[in-house]
Amino acid sequence: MSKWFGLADCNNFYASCERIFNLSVRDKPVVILSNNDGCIISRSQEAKDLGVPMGAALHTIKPLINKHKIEFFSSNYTLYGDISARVMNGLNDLCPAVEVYSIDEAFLDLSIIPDDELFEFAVNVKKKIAKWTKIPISIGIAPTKSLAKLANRYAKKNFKEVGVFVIDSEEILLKTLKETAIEDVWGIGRKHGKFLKGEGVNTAYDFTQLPEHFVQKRFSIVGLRLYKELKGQSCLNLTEFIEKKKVILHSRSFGKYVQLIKDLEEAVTTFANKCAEKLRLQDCCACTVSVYIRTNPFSNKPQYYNGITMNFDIPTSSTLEIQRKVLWGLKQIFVQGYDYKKAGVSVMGIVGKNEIQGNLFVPEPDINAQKISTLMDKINAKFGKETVKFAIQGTNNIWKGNASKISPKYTTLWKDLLQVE
DNA sequence: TCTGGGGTCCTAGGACCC
DNA sequence: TCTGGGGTCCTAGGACCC
Repeated sequence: MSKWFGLADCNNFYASCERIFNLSVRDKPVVILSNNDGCIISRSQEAKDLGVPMGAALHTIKPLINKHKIEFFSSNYTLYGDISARVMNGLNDLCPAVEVYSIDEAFLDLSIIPDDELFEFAVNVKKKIAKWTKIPISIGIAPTKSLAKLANRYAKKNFKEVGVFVIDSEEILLKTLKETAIEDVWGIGRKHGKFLKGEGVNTAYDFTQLPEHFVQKRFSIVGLRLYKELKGQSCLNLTEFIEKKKVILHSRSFGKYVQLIKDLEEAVTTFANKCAEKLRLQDCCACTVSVYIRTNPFSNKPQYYNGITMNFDIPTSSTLEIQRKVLWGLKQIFVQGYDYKKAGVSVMGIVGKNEIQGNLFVPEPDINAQKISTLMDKINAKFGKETVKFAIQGTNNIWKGNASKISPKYTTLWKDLLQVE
């Protein structure tokens, strides 16, 4: 039996999500904006065709937006997360094994599908997902994960209508490798791409012709794995179970410049709260917590960046304990006189709740603090985010950004349900 | 005026041990 | 000028991903 990997990828995912319920933008160019409505993070095909670049700051392409009447939305992750779960559920129903790789992508193990039925199988999956969720997907199939990625890209580029491409012969493999630019290969980023082009390596095929020892020396084991995968030797397996996060972080750019420590305290305690919630959600505790603050690197004003990492005596997931550390840390790194633009909190050294070893030399963890956290989780799960929060998180939150054009949470909030008249 | 957020993995180098 | 060797653990930084 031959090994077959599929890669299912939602086309222009965020833009496609906005189109499910908002019929008025179905045939219009659409872009989605990042936090603070700062830059472009997703584009519909029409917007791509009009030349809207990925990652561009909104203000730099305002003329293009106005000229072509491009619709833009603030990002609505509640909606995208829910639609993503529906797509993944669909794939799970249809495919033998699924690895959810990102919010809009999943690897599939299709080894049990007979070789000559792969194409038809994928076409059917694509049709069903479109019918069930209204999200268009593309599927690439090949003997390795890296090649499935390549096949997916090739399908989107050359077989847009069908949206499926299978690399199932040496001939097709060589043709696809030769037609794929080196910078479009999964795992080759900006730096590596630039270097390789300087070496005369312009396509995926050129890369596979390099001497193995050179690849290993220059790109380490990661590059070597990619090299082998592109030659058809599978090195990356499908991982079906969801692994626990090793780092959890929460950070935001501010909507306005912030100068006072009081406002930074509101922000970082809110971020600490989010990290603690995520920890509890995966039944884990953290050994260390970091907090950082920074000015705006794009401005000409005086710059400041600093962060601090702190250890807990006993790993914790208590919001109160994490907040205390973060507030203490903030006091150490805060310097008055700067315009702060961003702050973040991260927790690391994450261990399962049941793997924690006590420490003879420190007092037992504060049971009440843990109870408070658990209770807050319950209330917030039932009545919505931040129904209860800590006083230090504040209420005016001048640091919070704008999301001036956010769409309704059609699928997760009763009051936002689509009304049909 | 306005420039995202959340992750992973690998390597090099320092601290420390015997 | 010479100033061990081998090992582990930790952290910072760089590269990549969506």
